[in-house]
Amino acid sequence: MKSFKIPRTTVERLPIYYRALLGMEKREIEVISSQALGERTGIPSAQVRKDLSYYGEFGRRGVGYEVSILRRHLQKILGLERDWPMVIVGAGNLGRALVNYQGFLRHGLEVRAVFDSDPRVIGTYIHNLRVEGPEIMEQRIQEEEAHLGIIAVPAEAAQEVADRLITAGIRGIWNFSPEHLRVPQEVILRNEDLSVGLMALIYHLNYSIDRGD
Amino acid sequence: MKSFKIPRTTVERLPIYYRALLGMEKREIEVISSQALGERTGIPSAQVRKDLSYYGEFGRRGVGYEVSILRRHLQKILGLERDWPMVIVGAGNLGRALVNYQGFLRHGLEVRAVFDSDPRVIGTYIHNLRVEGPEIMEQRIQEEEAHLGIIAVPAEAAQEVADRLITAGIRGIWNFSPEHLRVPQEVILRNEDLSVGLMALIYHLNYSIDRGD
DNA sequence: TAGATTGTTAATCGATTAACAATC
DNA sequence: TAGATTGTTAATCGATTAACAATC
Repeated sequence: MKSFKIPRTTVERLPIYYRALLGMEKREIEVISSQALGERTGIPSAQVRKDLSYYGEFGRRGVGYEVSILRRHLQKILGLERDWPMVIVGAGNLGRALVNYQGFLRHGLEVRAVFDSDPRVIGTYIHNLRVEGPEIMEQRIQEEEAHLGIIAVPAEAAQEVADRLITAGIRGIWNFSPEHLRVPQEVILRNEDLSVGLMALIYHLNYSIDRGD
Repeated sequence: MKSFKIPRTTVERLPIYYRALLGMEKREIEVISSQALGERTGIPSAQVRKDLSYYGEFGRRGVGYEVSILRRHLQKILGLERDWPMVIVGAGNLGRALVNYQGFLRHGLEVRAVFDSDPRVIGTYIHNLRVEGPEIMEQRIQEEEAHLGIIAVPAEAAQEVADRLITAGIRGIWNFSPEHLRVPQEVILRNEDLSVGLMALIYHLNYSIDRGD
């Protein structure tokens, strides 16, 4: 099961299937075809089958996939059976929004600590979490056994924050700053600079409007 | 200039170059090679040259690219010379964060209206913007001549919001909900469900830790 | 002229899609 | 058995990378 090379595009689609299946489970749909799952997610059915086939044979020919079984397989494949304690650095607008982000709790993910360097922000509460000062970051990361760090600080501070997170034991970084971070190869880095997404959208919008359609 | 087919991956990288160039301009770097721009962005130099070549010849052989000239070209290519008035639907944590998102203003982008259906939220202020009720969405979109709508509502409400935005004249949708939206083909849709990103990160983190590296 | 770096071609690599035998 | 749908192969399509002639 899964030791040969899996396309990174496939990995990006697994969460989409997983979410769709959670929704179907809630609505008590028991069996679903690759075609129907594809329609619900906007992914062609051949792609759905191929993606799943990298991890095993989860369906029954002539029938389809049993929703709850497939959902549990994906939960395991995605690593969502473990807890993933997280810390957030930066309690600005975005950092605060992420602390309370419903998408986390729904998947059993929890923010355990939030740090900020601004003395006016330290000591305030977000939800029921106290914003802490940067000097205790290392200690708190170890206490919480956090492996995952979210960077929501300005570009200028991002590399230094990344370095400190990694030294403190963080293994995966979700980087919302626009800075290109240098990290050791064993650290998993994901960039989520929102303005990149917006600019790409505007690019398409601009040409669409120019074309007059 | 640009009528044949440009890879979508290229379009995703243009904002990254643009941001990097803005930073260099600020630091008064005048000329940059594809190699140096690549190092600053984590993109191979051959890729940088190829991406730019789809839009014209912006460099000088043996010399490199003049930072301010290339930056202006990218600004135009990305459509950032126009104003793009935006509206946000959903004044929850994420919606509020996006209203104040520094990444917008820095690129001349402005949120002109925010809507929410919760009567306890309507009338409150985010920054200096009053949260308005959904019944005046259509009118306000037309007043502001907004072409771009941001959806930051729960999954259940997302499709209905999208339909109303489109009817009111919105041409591009930035969808932060996990819902797969059905939109007419002339509408530009970009999905930015953050939990997808997080789950993909956890997938890699999980296997990285299993491998013990 | 010598050294540097672009713009572009061609080769390589990777992902998607179509099609169908297997099988429920 | 007839109809449906998977899992997988092979063909197609698209993106990246290497290499180098053009040229500053």
